[in-house]
Parts: sequence; structure tokens; C-alpha cells
Amino acid sequence: MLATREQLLDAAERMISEHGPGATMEQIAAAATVTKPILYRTVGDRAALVNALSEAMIDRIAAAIGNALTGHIQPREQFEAAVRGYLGAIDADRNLFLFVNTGRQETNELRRLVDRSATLMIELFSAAPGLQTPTMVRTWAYSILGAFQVVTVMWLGSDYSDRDTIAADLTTLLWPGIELAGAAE
Amino acid sequence: MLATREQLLDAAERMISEHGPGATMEQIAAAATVTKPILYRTVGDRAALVNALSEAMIDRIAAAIGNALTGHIQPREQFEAAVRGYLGAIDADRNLFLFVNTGRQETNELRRLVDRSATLMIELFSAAPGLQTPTMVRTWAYSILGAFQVVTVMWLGSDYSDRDTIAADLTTLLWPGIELAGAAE
DNA sequence: CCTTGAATTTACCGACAGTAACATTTTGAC
DNA sequence: GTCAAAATGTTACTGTCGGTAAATTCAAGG
Repeated sequence: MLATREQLLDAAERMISEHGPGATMEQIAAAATVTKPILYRTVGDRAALVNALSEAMIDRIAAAIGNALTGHIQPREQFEAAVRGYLGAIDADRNLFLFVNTGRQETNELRRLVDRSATLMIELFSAAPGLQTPTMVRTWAYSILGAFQVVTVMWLGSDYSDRDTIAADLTTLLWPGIELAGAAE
Repeated sequence: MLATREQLLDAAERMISEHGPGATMEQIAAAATVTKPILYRTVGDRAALVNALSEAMIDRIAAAIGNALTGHIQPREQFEAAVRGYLGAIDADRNLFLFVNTGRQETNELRRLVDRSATLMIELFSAAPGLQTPTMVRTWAYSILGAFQVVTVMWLGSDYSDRDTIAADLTTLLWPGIELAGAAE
């Protein structure tokens, strides 16, 4: 039947989107018209699947952010647009986001992914102003990721506010600190 | 043998601290010199245990923060002290923190707990300046919780920076926005 | 055809959450 | 004191699911 890794991941994503983040490995395999051992041989165990989909999602988010940046010259507007892009990307894959968030028991993998995302963000930031110490930059990147993450979870849960407002509010909170760091240098 | 709910939760916590967040229900029951059905009748299923320990930890963190606040008059110093208190409280229960973070599959429960923590934080904040719209306050509370959370996870993983520095860096990022909101009103 | 080796499926194992059914103690009414 | 019944505890089981070993089909070469 020839099932490439990409196809399996796509099928997994489709299955998770429909059936929710609790989809079993058997269901995921079935969604690709494949049996379990093939899924395991091609993709790996469940943790590997979570990681693969996590990385795919990170890339997608990064792309969405990059996309949202075009056309904004003011750094503050860029930041706000990036938040909107982030929220939009996740909104498009709610169940995948939940799968990636709840389906992990190995904290070290989470750290790896956070560090990967943080690196992307640090690059993005260091394009504009030079920030202070490296550890401070890391803390800031982690903070911003965490802020996005939790706000998104709560937003997906209750829609307590709309995307643009959330992006604006997040910017109002975070931007002054970021701007000050740029100015101080 | 008389095993009260409190004792069972204590035993669970002890077991998790020693054996890591992957402790099974059987091990947890054994740690309280009790059999599984008793644990289930007294505490509930695994999700209920995670929630109970989560709430206990939230209370402990709130207490640590309240404690850290005494003696600081400047709001900025208060904020920084609160961050130190948060980090310190979690440092004392690393495995419990991990258990609470990885052992949840029901996202709605997570939301309930985040909202509970957010409420605590909103009360704490609204003591000082009056912030703007209610939804903005929520977004801010969620953001701050998320920032703390992820920074803490990363810190527990690699000790990439020390607690005081992290508290200072977090304050440098977050305080300017908070302060501005107070001033604008 | 028959054999050999790769790809696939079936059938299974182990672990663990959760529970039913059984045993034991305590309580309280007469 | 005795017996019913409620409460408390234990053993032993079920179901689910992740993961894999063993059986099987299929393809290619001789």
C-alpha cells in the first residue's frame, strides 16, 4: 500500500481533528488504511507522533507569524500582528493543539520544543533591537511563549474575548517591557 | 484503619515526590497502606487526584506569594517578590508540579484551575491600581500565569538561570506594562 | 514450482485504570 | 446476648490501549 511518513502524519492529523485529541493509535492507523505495526515502524510510538505533530504545528505557526508580519513597519504593530497570526494558526487546528498539549508525558520533549520555539522567537526579536544578557532573552522568550499558550487555551475554551482584542491586550501588557529593553541599549 | 481524604492526599504527594510523576494508583494507595478501591472511594479517579493536588498546590503557591509580599512597599518590588515566592514554592515540590502538569487529559479542568488562579491574581492586583476592561484583566492574568508556568518548566529542566535573576527578568518584562495600566487610569 | 526474503497482518502481551463481588468488622435494635 | 444490616476493607477481575512477536502473504530469482 506504500504509506510514507508524511501520509501517515497527515492521516493522524485528520483523525485527531475529527475525533478529538483522545484518538487511539489504532484509530489513527485505520485512518491511514494501515495497520498498527506499520504506523509504529514508520512514525514511532505515541510520543514520537506527538512530537512530529508538535513540530509540524510549530512550523505552521512560525509561517503564520511570518505571514502576519508583512506590511507592518512599526515594531509594536508587528508584535500585535504576530499575536494575531499565532492565534489564527491555532484556531485553525484546535484539536491538534489540544492533542499536542495533553498528549505528552515526557517533560524533556516539551522542553526541547519550547527551546526550539524560543530560538525562532529570539531570532525574530534580535532582528530589531539588541537585548541584554542571553539568559534574560531566554526568560523573555519562555515568558512570551507561556503567555501565548495559556491565553490560547483559555480562549479556545470559552471564547471570552475575540482574537483582535486579545492580541491588543497581550501587546499592551508585553510591549512596554520589550520596547524599554530596546531603548535602554 | 481510618484513612481520611487528607491522609490519602498526603500519602499521594509523598509517593509522587519520591517516585516521580508516573506513580501508579496502586503505588499511591500502597503508600497510604491502603488498597486501591479505598483510594478510589475516598479521593475519586486519577483525574480527581490530579485536581485535588493541583488545588492544594495552588493554595500553597498563593500562600508563598502572600508571604513574599510582606515588607515590600513599592509595587514593583512586590511583584518581583511574588515571582520569587512562586518559583520557590514550586522548587519545593518539583515532582508534584510535574505530576500536575503532565497528568491531565481533561482540558476543561485545566481551565477551571487557571481561572481559579487567575481570580486570585486579579484580586491581588486590583488591590493596587484599577485596571481596564474585565476581559483585558483576564487576558493579563492568563498571560502572567502562562509566563510563570513555562519559565518554571524550563528552569526546573536545566537550571539555566538562578531564581533571583529569573524573577528580575520576568519583572523587567512584565512590570512596565502593568505599571502603565495603573498610570493611565 | 520451489525457495528465500521482505512487507503486512493477525494475534497476542503487559500495564494500568477502574470496579464488581466477596469478606469482615462495626453498629444498633430488640 | 444475638442477629440483622450497614459500613469498611480485600481480593480478584475486566476493559482498554500501547506496543510487539509470531504467523502469513506476497514478490522475485533460480
